[in-house]
Amino acid sequence: MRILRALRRFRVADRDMRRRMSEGMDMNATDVDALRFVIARQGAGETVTPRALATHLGISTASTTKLLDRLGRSGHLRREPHPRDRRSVVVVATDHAHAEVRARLSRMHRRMMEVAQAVPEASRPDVARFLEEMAECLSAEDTLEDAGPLTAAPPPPDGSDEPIG
Amino acid sequence: MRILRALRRFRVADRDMRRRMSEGMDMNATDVDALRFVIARQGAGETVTPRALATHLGISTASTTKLLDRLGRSGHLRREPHPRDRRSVVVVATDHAHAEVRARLSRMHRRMMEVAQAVPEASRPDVARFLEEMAECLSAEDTLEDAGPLTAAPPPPDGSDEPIG
DNA sequence: TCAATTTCACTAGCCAGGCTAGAAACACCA
DNA sequence: TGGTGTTTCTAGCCTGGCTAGTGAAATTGA
Repeated sequence: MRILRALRRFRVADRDMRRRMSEGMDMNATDVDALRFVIARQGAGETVTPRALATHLGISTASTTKLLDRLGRSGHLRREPHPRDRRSVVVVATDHAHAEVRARLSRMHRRMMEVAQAVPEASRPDVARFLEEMAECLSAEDTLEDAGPLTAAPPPPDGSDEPIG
Repeated sequence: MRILRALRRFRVADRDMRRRMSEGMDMNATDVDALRFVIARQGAGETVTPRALATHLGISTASTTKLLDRLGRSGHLRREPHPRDRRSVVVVATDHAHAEVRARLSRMHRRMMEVAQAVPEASRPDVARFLEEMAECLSAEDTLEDAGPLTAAPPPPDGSDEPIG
């Protein structure tokens, strides 16, 4: 099935892109993700707290503190006092961070827009629905937390279903 | 643009799925990826060496040795002598690993197949092409290794382009 | 044929980047 | 006002990467 093969390729490309980016900016993948998150939210006019960042990244707030220290030291992020909650903090991206991320991603985003717009009008709903339903597949609770007994489960089918990769 | 929003959702869902899976199998994400890789290749009738695994995962062979030790100890992978190269090794997944991964992913894969097949015949080439071109976008050398001067680049545009996230 | 080079997995030891536990400051509610 | 929950941060641990270097086997080329 060509569609599933293409999807797999996309996922690999996505992973590689993250790797290249974290390599090229020499910071780790989490920090890059954090930076992109802050910039995106900021662009949407929202503010970002350390807690929100921790939630998005799926790491603890303690780790987030360290992350903010790192990205502060490197001049990408800055802590500012939270306007309403004096316990909290607002995280903002520096101009330098904006510029750097922009330099690396703006062309890519432009191209992605073009690719999306190149999809024939008639197929667009199908493309969107396909992606939404795929996301649904991945979100579904198939990835059961407890896999049950599983002992002496049926032996591997030895072949056939390649799509596991 | 609905398509790009759907794409973003898919990427998030993918990330979350990996997290849940590594959480649920309590091993780290790399180990899960390794397991899936070995099983997929094995399913395709190929053999996997530590080096191939290292390349796929983007880690060093030294780290891969440790990884194989871990997954050996947990009973998921096994080293076997390489038939042709006596320096090397063939990595195989145990029945237990097959069963466990199967239990967690087979339903998901079945659903993904269904979703793919549910795409109207007429739109399929467009869906596939969209994904392929998106993969191309991510692969392209936009993610420049050296971002150039960048000093005092234009200030953040303050708004508009949300898709960075 | 056999010496030099390359490639393989592995060992030893380092360090970044996660984690948990706990503390201080503050918000919020009865 | 007092109690409770929430916020970030500090201190210290541990996993899972890394580099450097080893011995054995494959490969190359004179």
